[in-house]
Amino acid sequence: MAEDAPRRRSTLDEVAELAGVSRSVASRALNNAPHVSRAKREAVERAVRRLGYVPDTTARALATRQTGVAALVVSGEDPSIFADPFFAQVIVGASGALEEADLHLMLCLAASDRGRKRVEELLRSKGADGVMLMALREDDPLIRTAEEAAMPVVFGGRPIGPAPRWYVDVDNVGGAREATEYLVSRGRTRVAAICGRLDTEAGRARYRGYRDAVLAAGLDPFPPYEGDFTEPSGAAAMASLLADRPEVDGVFAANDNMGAGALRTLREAGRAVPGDVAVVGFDDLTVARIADPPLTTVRQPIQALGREMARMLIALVNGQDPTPLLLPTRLVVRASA
Amino acid sequence: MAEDAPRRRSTLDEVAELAGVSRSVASRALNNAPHVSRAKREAVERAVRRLGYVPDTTARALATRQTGVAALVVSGEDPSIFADPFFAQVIVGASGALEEADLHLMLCLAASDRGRKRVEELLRSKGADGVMLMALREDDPLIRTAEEAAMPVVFGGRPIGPAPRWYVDVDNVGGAREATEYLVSRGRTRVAAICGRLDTEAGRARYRGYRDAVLAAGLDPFPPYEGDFTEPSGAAAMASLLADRPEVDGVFAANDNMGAGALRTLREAGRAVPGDVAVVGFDDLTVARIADPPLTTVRQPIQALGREMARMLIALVNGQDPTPLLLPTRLVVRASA
DNA sequence: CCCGAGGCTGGAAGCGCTTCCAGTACCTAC
DNA sequence: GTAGGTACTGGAAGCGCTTCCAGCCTCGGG
Repeated sequence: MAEDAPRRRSTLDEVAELAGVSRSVASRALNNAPHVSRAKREAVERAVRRLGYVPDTTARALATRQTGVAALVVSGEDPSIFADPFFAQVIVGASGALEEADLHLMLCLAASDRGRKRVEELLRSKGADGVMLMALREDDPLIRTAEEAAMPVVFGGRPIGPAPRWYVDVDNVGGAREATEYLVSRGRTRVAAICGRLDTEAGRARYRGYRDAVLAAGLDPFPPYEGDFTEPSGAAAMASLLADRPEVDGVFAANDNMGAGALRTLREAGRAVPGDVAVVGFDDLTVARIADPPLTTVRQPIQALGREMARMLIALVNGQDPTPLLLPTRLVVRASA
Repeated sequence: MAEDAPRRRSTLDEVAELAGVSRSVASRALNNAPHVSRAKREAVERAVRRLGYVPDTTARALATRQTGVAALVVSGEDPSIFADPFFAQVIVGASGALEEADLHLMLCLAASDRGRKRVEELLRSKGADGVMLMALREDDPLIRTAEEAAMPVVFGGRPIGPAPRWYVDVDNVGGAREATEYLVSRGRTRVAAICGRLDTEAGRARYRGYRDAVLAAGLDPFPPYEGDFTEPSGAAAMASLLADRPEVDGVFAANDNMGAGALRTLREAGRAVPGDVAVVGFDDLTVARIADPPLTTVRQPIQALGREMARMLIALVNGQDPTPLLLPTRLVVRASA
């Protein structure tokens, strides 16, 4: 490699020698552990400064059996799932919490076969101290792998099936119910749902919440119009919805992207929003505010989701046994409903 | 920790013993290096399967002096910069390329002081094989740190000041010029720029491109109306622009977020787009398509940016000396101009 | 004045893997 | 029958750090 400075990195031995102490003492001083006299501690500090010494992460990891790394795995069948700004928010939250515990964040997009295989290896190779798992689909092979992992695993959003031992999730059912109730309370009587992928728990739970609310109001639920959480899929779902049931006057979209897509289709179809059709989204990401009209939506605390996942993982790494968390949602009313 | 299986992970020694070979042979077999007879190679493979052996990443890293990790550092003064979907696309691109080289991606948000300090440590602690640096501002302390790093560094987007040795950038000047020329070619004569932060090279370069084009057309450039690449900042910049120079009939926004913000302000001010004011953005992210009207914009190949950064880094790690790259942009015409 | 209790100290044994090198065994060519 | 390969093999020395532990010194109390 085109390196210029052939300057070798200094080692703890050199620090110890320069400070006139043994390596053990130098090590203890560095980690400010007890059993080091004030004088030697200072001598070591001086030597560290003079040499510009920085401990070798790898060597330390080998000796302590701790990598100082937490992995965030985003599953899905296609890397573009990660383009959803949702994940960026999760990362901001997680990153902050990990920073406090001095852990680094490793990001794994387990979208390709290759990617999934590498995650599997990671989970078994002690390459991280723990893992956060997100966006798992039904029968995702990672679920099994996680059970056999050599490290703690926290789920972000429950997968379909039996709830894992440690997870942080959002109250999807409650949020969807609230959104739908709101539509009903504004006099809408033909309320449909554009739901997310039904092979994800979030997709199902939000449809369930919608359905509960519609039934509770004594109305007839629409069948699910399924999208994949992207804007075009929302537009397409809205189009078939409009074709099947032109009388629709309210739409609950399972996320803002699809809500924005629905808005676009409605605009193109000449339907006024909220005049003819009221629309509610889910997430409260930037797109909800940018949409025209701005989208009434269910805000979920996405950064908090990331933060709590990280905190839960940290607790596990520290040998504690935290309890699963369900984060609340809140309806944010804007112009679209 | 609440672990159930006290099953210790098996080591290479155990594999070797079970296979009836020495540890050296087992190691060679594992890495399919030469000098292992067919018979022993198979014996080792069998033992690996029986034990469910997976090599310890850390130990391997210590022995080989390679971590198998590439870091992506996103600078900025506030973690929310990462919320820009731009970075998600970079990550998708980089992740794919790293996957091919079997490197893991470590993501560092160097936004807080703490975060920056950790990045500095990372760069000096041999915690990764190389680093990709993005979103540096003027006089960002990371620039210096990078120069002294113990590993290869690739810049994503040049920082302000002398160009680094290895970088991948997008032709910001050319893209901005093309956008502005397009506005002029549509008959706009009072064309302004809502520019990004002028303490970033991208912000400056795009303003430069705008200015060049306006001057070349024999028109008067507007002073920069500065935003910070977010939607609200674009809306605010548009508002002051409108207040200062109500005669404006064309706007080049330095990214789509700000373009969307401008659109919102114009709508609220009752100006028709593109009738009264034409708007062009930059990036071509989802928001450009969602905006109303859909935003004419300069598409930059963001995933390719990530991919090429990763490839360049891989080349460096492999001891090659790649050359910097400038990626082209392309105008995408939609309804807003 | 002696003894035990602390407080420090540094030698040494790892952590689990790679890799150099000195062999050993077995052939082929002379 | 011997020299000189070729093809493996495994012992041993690391990689740079943490940590156990036996030993030393010092000091106060009896």
